[in-house]
Amino acid sequence: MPFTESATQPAQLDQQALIDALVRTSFVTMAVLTKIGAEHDLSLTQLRMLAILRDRRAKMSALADYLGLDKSTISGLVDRAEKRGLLQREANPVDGRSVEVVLTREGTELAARGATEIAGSLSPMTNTLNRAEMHRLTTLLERMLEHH
Amino acid sequence: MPFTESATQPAQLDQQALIDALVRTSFVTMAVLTKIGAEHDLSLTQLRMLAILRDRRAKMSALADYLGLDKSTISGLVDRAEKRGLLQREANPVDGRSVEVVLTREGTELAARGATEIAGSLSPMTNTLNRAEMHRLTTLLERMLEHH
DNA sequence: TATTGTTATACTCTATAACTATA
DNA sequence: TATAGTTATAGAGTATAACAATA
Repeated sequence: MPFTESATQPAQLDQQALIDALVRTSFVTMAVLTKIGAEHDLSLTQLRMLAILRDRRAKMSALADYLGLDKSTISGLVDRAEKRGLLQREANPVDGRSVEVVLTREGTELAARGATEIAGSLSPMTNTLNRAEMHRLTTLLERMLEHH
Repeated sequence: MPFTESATQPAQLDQQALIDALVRTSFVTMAVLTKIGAEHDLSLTQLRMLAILRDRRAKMSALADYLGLDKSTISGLVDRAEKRGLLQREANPVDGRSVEVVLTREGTELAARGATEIAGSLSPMTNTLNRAEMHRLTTLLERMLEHH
């Protein structure tokens, strides 16, 4: 499924091949994340939200920014996760309009388990490379991410 | 947002770093695809479906396999895309149960435009690498994809 | 007035279960 | 009986618009 295929200039062939590899890799990776999420009744978005909240409490508006979603969407996501006991809304004593979201113990545990399982599911792929190759690949990806 | 972070054995640090880079790269890539899809009122799934059908006609069941979705989901996706004039259902003369899906001219054009735009949107990222680096990165990604 | 969230609404995506038609 | 699709249904994810409360 060559998602992309259009540029056929001499110098652009390498770039085109890279983009195809990038897109295919991304679909494989997202499929792994989606599957692990599903095993815990979490959508990809819920999984991302837990990952964000693992490091820090966040305001509703900050979650909307991080996830690139409308604030009304966040209300629904947080509603459902809160109903499951994965997180809690907390009032901000300084600003009465603001609502902060914090993981519960259960949410923290689930996020940790998810992270472990993701690493486990991707490792068969990453382990096809030796350490030097892993290093090179990581460096190249990070270089690209910086310039994004 | 370190999606993954759990293994801290000496040899696993490189792998962990790679997995993080892989996941972050995937989210960036999927965000680009989602955005370009949205600009054409296409969900990521619809965009993938068009990409698949760009190369070949496909049975409903084949689409379900490619996309990893239930056949009932495919019925809905095809319904909506057909209503928009992007594709058509066609009867299979050999097997009366089977339904084949083919892009219309409009669907083909949209798929081509999408591919071009995806390449254009990802190129600022990929262009931060020189040709040799692109080559190396592509090779490493493809190596991993083979073993998936 | 501007900002932060919630709610009402509508549509897409998704799966499960029950169904129809064909093999 | 088994297979290929469709339909009915239900729930999650999403955005827009209107709203309430606070600043």
